[in-house]
Amino acid sequence: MKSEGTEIKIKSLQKALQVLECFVEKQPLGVTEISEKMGLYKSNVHNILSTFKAMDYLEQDPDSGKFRLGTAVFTLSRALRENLDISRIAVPFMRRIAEEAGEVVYLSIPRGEEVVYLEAVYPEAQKLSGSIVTGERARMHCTSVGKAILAGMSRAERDELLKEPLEAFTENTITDRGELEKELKLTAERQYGLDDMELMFGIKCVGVALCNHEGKPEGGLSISAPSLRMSEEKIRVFAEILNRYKLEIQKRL
Amino acid sequence: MKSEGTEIKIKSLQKALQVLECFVEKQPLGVTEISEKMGLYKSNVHNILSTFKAMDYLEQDPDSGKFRLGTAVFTLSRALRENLDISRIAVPFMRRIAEEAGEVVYLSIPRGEEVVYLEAVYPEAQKLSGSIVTGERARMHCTSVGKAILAGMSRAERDELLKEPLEAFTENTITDRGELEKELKLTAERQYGLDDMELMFGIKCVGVALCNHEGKPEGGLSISAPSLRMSEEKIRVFAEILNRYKLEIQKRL
DNA sequence: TTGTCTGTGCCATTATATGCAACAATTACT
DNA sequence: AGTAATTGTTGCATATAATGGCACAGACAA
Repeated sequence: MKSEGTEIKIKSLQKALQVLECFVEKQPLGVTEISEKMGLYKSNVHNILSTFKAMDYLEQDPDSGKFRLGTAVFTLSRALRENLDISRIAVPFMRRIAEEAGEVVYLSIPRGEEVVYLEAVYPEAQKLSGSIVTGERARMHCTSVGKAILAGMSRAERDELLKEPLEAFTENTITDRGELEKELKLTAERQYGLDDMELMFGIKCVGVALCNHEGKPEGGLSISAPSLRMSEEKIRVFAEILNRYKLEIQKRL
Repeated sequence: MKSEGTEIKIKSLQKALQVLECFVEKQPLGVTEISEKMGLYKSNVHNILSTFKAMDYLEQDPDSGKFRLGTAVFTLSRALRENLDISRIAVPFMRRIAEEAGEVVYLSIPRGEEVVYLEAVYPEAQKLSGSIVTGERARMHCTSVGKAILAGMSRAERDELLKEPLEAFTENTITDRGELEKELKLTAERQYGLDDMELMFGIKCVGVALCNHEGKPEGGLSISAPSLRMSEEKIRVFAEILNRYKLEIQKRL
C-alpha cells in the first residue's frame, strides 16, 4: 500500500492547529492577540479556542480570560513516547554516558530535515532541573547528530532533504551547500559529528547517529557542553564514548 | 473578565481531536479501523488523518499505510511543561526525596476530577527507564495525591467535583461516597493520603498536596511502591519525608 | 464619567466538510 | 495461481457548518 497523499484536506483543522501552535512561542495568549497575528476574525479565533478548551487542549485563566496550553497535549505526547522504543532502549545507556562524560547527553530523532530532541540525561554532578529541551527541534546542518545522520546518506538523499536554504543561527553556522559537503565528508571519516557553536553561541556538541539493522538512522546521541569544557582532547574522548555505546544500542534496535 | 463559555463551537474540530485521541489507546491505527470505531465515513476519516499528517501530528507507515502519532504533539507538550513552573521547582526536591525514600516519586497536578502525572523521579538504585507514566491520568478518589487534595477542600467543593460515580479499578477501590468522606477525614487528620492498592493491584502510594500561598492545591507529590515494600512503618516514614519537602516546595510556589 | 481595551454572542451567507460510490493496490484464502 | 476481501485513496454533488461582520458586556485606565 503506497502512500503519498500529504495534503491538507480540511482547511478548518489546519487553521485550528496553526492557532494552537501559536502557544508554543508564547503563553498566555488572548483572542485579540491571536486574531491579529493570524489575520483572522475574533469570533473565528474565539470559536477555535473555546473548542480546544472544551477538549482540554487549552486552559483559560478565569481572571484575565487569556488561554494557555492544556493537559490533553501532554497525554498525547505520552502515547507518542510510549510508541518510540528507541527511548526505552537508549535511556539506560545515556545514564552511563552522562556519568562517563560528566556532561549532558541528548537523544534525538530525525524527522524531515530536522532533529527532534526526545530525552536529556544530566550527570549526577549537574543537579539541573527537568529536560526542558525535550520536544525542541533543530535543523540538521547545524547540529552534531544532524551532521552524523546526513553523513551516512547518499548525496541524492541529502539533496532531496536539504531543499531549504541553510539558515544561519550563529556566525559559525555553515550556510554554503558546498562547504557543508566538505564538513560531512570529514564527519564520515572521523566517525562523529561536531557542532562548533553553530546553533548556539558558546555551546559545542559531539554526536553520532543510531541506525537500525537496515542501516537507516533512527536517532542520534549527542554530548553537549560549554565550549570551555570542550577541548580538542575532550571531543575525541566523547566521540569514543558515544561510538562505544552506539554499538551497544544498535544491537538492540 | 468572566469566562464560562466551555462549549464546543466547531464540531469538525471536536471530531478531529476525538479521532486523534484514538491513538492514545492504540497505535498504529488504520482509516477503516477508526471509521468503524467512531461511526464515520472512511473518506471523512481519511481527510482528517491526511490533514493531521501534513501538520506533523501523525505519521504514516509507508508500507502498511497505517498511522501513528507524530512529533508535533511532542513540541506542544514541551511548551506546556515549560509553562508549568511547579515542575521546575519540584523536580530538584524530588531527586532528594527519591534518594531518601529509595522509591519512585511522582509529581502530579489536579485537573478537573483527575490528577495528571507530570514527572517521575527514580532513585539511583532502580535503574529504570524514562518516565512512561508522565502524561497519564487517574481519578482522584483512588490516588494518594487525589485524596490529599480532596481532603483539603470543603464538602461543597468536593460535591461539585465528584459528580461522576466512583469507578472501581480494584477490589479495594472506595466506591461509596460516604465511605470516601470518612477516608478523607482520616486523610486530613494524619496529613497524608494513602492509596492502598485502590488503583492498581499490588501498588501502594503515599501522597501529599502542594498548595500555593492562597492555599489552593496546585499539585501533589507521591511515593509509590509494591505493597511488599510498603509496611505500616514505611508509610509513616514516607509521609514524614513528603511533608518535610512539601513545606520547602510550597515556600517557593 | 468616558474611552478603549478585553472576551463573548448572534445570525445570514457562503465556503467547506461530508456522504457515498467507485478505484487501485495489498493481503488472505482457496 | 486465481479469486475474494481487505486496505487506503480519489472525485464530486449536496447540505451542513464554519465564517465574517457587527454588536454587546465587563474590566481597566485616564
